[in-house]
Amino acid sequence: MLTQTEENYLKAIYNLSVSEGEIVSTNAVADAINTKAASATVMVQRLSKKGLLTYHRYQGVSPTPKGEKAALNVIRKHRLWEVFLVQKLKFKWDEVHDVAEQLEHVNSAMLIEELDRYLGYPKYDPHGDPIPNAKGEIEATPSFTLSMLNPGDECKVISAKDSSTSFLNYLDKVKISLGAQVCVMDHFDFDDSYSVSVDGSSPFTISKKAAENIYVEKL
Amino acid sequence: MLTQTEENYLKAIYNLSVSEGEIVSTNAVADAINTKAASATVMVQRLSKKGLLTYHRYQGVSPTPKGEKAALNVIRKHRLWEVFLVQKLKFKWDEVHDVAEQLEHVNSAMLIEELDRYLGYPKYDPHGDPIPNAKGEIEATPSFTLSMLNPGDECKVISAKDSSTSFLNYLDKVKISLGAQVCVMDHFDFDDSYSVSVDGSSPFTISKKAAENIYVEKL
DNA sequence: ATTATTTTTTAGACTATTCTAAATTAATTA
DNA sequence: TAATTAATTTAGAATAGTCTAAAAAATAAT
Repeated sequence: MLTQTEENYLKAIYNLSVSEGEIVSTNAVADAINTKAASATVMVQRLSKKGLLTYHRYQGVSPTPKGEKAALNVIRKHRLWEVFLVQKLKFKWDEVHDVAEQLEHVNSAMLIEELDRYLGYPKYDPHGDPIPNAKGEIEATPSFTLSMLNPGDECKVISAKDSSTSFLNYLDKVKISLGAQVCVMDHFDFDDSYSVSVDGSSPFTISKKAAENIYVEKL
Repeated sequence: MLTQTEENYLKAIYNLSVSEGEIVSTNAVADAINTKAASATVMVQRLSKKGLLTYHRYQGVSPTPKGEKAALNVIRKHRLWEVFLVQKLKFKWDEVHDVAEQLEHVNSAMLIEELDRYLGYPKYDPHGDPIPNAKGEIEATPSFTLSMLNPGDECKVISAKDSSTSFLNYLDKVKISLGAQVCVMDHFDFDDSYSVSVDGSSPFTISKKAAENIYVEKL
C-alpha cells in the first residue's frame, strides 16, 4: 500500500516523464510537488527501493512498469472524480482540481468500479484528458499543441495541458472550450504570440505560453 | 485546520460522550481509535490545548462546544457519503462504513453542499442515523433500544447503534431492516435473550447484545 | 583545463503520530 | 487504613515526511 505522499510523487513523476521526456530530474520533481530538492531525493530513493522508480544518483528517475501502473491508477481515480464533480455536482471545470486531488487518494476498488459505472464509463475527463482503464491502459495524449501550427491552419481543441485553475479560468474567459474550432490567423515573431479566431469569432491574440498549453487536432 | 487523525479522535470522543456519558475515559478513547492509552493521552492533550476538548488528567475528556461542532461536521460528511454510496452507487448498508471513513476527511465546503443538494437533502443515513445540518445541529438520537422493551410491546426499528459490518450483516441475515415492525414475544432471564417476531414472521431468538444495539420507537 | 555555477545529495534537525516500558495516580478490597 | 489492582501519564524511541545548510558531482564558461 502506498501513502498519499508516495502516490503524489509517483503521479507527478509519471506526468513529467510523459510531458517532459523519459528521465525526470530531482529539481523538476521537487517543483511539481512544491517541495525542496532534498525532500524529493529522499522520496525518490524510497520509491526506487520499492521497485516503482528507476533511479540513478545525479541523473534522474523514471517510473518502472509497476510504478507506471500505480501512477495510472491514481490518475484514473482523479479523472473519474473530476467527471463526477462536473457532471453530477455541477462544478465548473476550473473548480475540480483541488477536490479531485483529495478524492484520488481514497482507497477502494469497489468504489471506483461503481463510480465508473455510475458515470457511464466516461473516456475523457472535463479537461479532455483520457481516463485510464482499470488495467492501467491509457489512450495516447495528443501530440500537437496550438503553438505548433502555422497561419492558415485550422484545428479542434482536444484538451488542456496545464490544468491549473488560473489557466482554465483564462480559457473560459476567452471562450476557448473543448471541441472549439480554432483558426490560426497570424503569428508574431517578436513575442511568439498568435492571432486566432475561435468558432468564427473575430480574431484575438493569445500568448506563446497559452498556445503551448492547448492540445489540438489538426483539421 | 485539523489533521485526519485529530478528526478521527474528535469524532470518536463525541460519539462516546453521547452513547456512554458525558466524560470519556482515556482507555475508551484508545479502544475506539484502536490504539494504545499512551497515544490517546498525547492526542487528547493536543486537542484540549486547541480548545476542542475539556481535559482533566486522570479524569477523562469531553468535547467543548467548538469540539462538538467540529465532530458533527465530520459526522455530517460521513453520513452524507454513506447515503451517496447506497443510493447512487448501489452499495449495501453494511459495505459503506470503511469507504465513508476515508471520504469524510475530504475537505471542501462546496463539495459537501453540492453533494447534499444532489442527494436531495437527506435527513438520515442508511443506518437510520440523523445527518447533522451545515450548522452542526443534529436531531436527538432515539432513546429506546429493543432491550428496554417488555414481552407484548411492539416497536418500529429506527436505527442501528453499532454500525460495524458484522452487526449490519447479521441484521440483514435475520431480516431486521430499518422500519421493520418488531413484536417482543418473550424474554428469557437466564441469558437475557429475546424472542421476537419481525413484520409478523414466526418468532425467533436474538441475543441480549443484539437487542441492545437496535434503536426502536415504541408503538 | 581549470574555475565558476548549477544541480543533487547527505547530514542533522523538527513535527506528527505511534509504540513499549516505567512511573504515577486513582479505585478497590480486605 | 494499608495493600493490591487497574487506569493513566510520562519518558524515550521509531517512522514518515519536511526543512536548512553544507558537501559532492555534473555542467558551463572562460
